[in-house]
Amino acid sequence: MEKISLYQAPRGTFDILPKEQAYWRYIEQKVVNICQLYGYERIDAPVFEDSQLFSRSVGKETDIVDKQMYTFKDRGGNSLTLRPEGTAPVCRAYLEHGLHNLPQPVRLYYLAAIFRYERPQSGRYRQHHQFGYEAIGDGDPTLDAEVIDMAWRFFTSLSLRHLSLQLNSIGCKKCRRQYLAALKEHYARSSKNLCSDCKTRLKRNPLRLLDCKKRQCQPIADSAPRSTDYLCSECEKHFSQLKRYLKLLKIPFTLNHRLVRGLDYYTRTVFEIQPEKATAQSALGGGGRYDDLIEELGGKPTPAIGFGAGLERIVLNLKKESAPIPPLPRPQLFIAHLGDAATEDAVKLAASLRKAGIAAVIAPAGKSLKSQLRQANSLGFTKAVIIGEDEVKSGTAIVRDMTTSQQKTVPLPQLERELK
RNA sequence: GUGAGUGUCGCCUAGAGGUCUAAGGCGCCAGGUUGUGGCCCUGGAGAACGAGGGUUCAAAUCCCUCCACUCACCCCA
Repeated sequence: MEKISLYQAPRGTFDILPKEQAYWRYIEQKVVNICQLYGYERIDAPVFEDSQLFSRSVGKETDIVDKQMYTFKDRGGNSLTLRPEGTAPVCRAYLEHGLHNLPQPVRLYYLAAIFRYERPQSGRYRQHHQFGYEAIGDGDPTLDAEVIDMAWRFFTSLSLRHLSLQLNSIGCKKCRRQYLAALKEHYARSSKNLCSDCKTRLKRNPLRLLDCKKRQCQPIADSAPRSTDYLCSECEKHFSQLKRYLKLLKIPFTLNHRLVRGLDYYTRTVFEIQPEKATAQSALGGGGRYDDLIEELGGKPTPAIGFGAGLERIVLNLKKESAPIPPLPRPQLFIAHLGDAATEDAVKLAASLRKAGIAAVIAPAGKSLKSQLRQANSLGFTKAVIIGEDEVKSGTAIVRDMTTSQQKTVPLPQLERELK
């Protein structure tokens, strides 16, 4: 006999088994609550999109576009990509359906699988799940504050502790130019001491120089000019108002001039929420303003801001903090039956109970009563209905309370009332 | 893409050249008198030891290759 090796979930993917589901349902329920609380409405975009949507929006020089996209050609020859992030599809939908005709800003949220081709490790997968939300069509800092407040409230409502909010402003198209020039100049002076990655960053994507973690680059990054010192007067005003609102809301934030975020479309406000003892890939969520993106995708100039969080990392942290998770509801009633006639009655009974809205599970047929009750017990049922030969004859059933071991015989017509 | 570690029944683990036709715990299945669970007891099913190749009289145990998983770097959620 040949033994074929079993299939495994593809690298970087995983199954969410029933015993894990409580975490996911819990988080999703918190997502729905928070979004409802702030007036965000759900949107679901397709899993794949035109490849160019991402290369145009996320940025050619980003890792995501450069090496992490799951791209394929369909039979019609179109290049499609499994979405590597959530914002671009939402913007596409906003434009495609003319959502700019709604009162602005439009507040949308999503809960979606995200795909990135990377080497998996703790808290990092090739298919992972994000929840995110976007407020499109308003550039006012009140919206920045709202989006950050909402993220903060979301995490605290999950009772996750020890989080920090990192905040920065990277300016707009205009003022960033001067900043980048200063940054490049600073780095060029010490270019010989840079790591090889930073040498290419200097040419291709200078902002990213700041989040290099190589020891040799730290002093250079620390002493680098700060984007907040180069903000134009409008960006400066925007940022200081945001900080004012955050103080008003009593949201503790840490200014982090090295926070730049990985995607090219960000402008002005960027922020990230991390566990206190943050490591390289421990960020729970992040976001920022992207005032130019809608226009770059072919719309009218439209300011917007959004946030995204990784569900796997939330689960990871909930486990780490052994947070209490509400259990998922399960049927409490188990129907045991002994003998062919009883089995028939059990099948009918189960159907009529369910019709009345009572969840019930029927025991596997042809097993001893002992075995059936053993199963009821190990599956945690609190109540069992037992039908045997005698009960069939007398048109009754035994109702057994599995926690107290009390039981009584009930005529079938009264059973439903007894169980409610 | 780079580096390190790991790979024995569903899960956890023992085992370090012959005692292994692989052991234990959990879980699963069945039984412990007549139609009744949870504790206990008994029994059972279940792995040719990731795959392939070598060394050896002899390999789960040594060597090589591959694969998978984990962790780290890069970067992000």
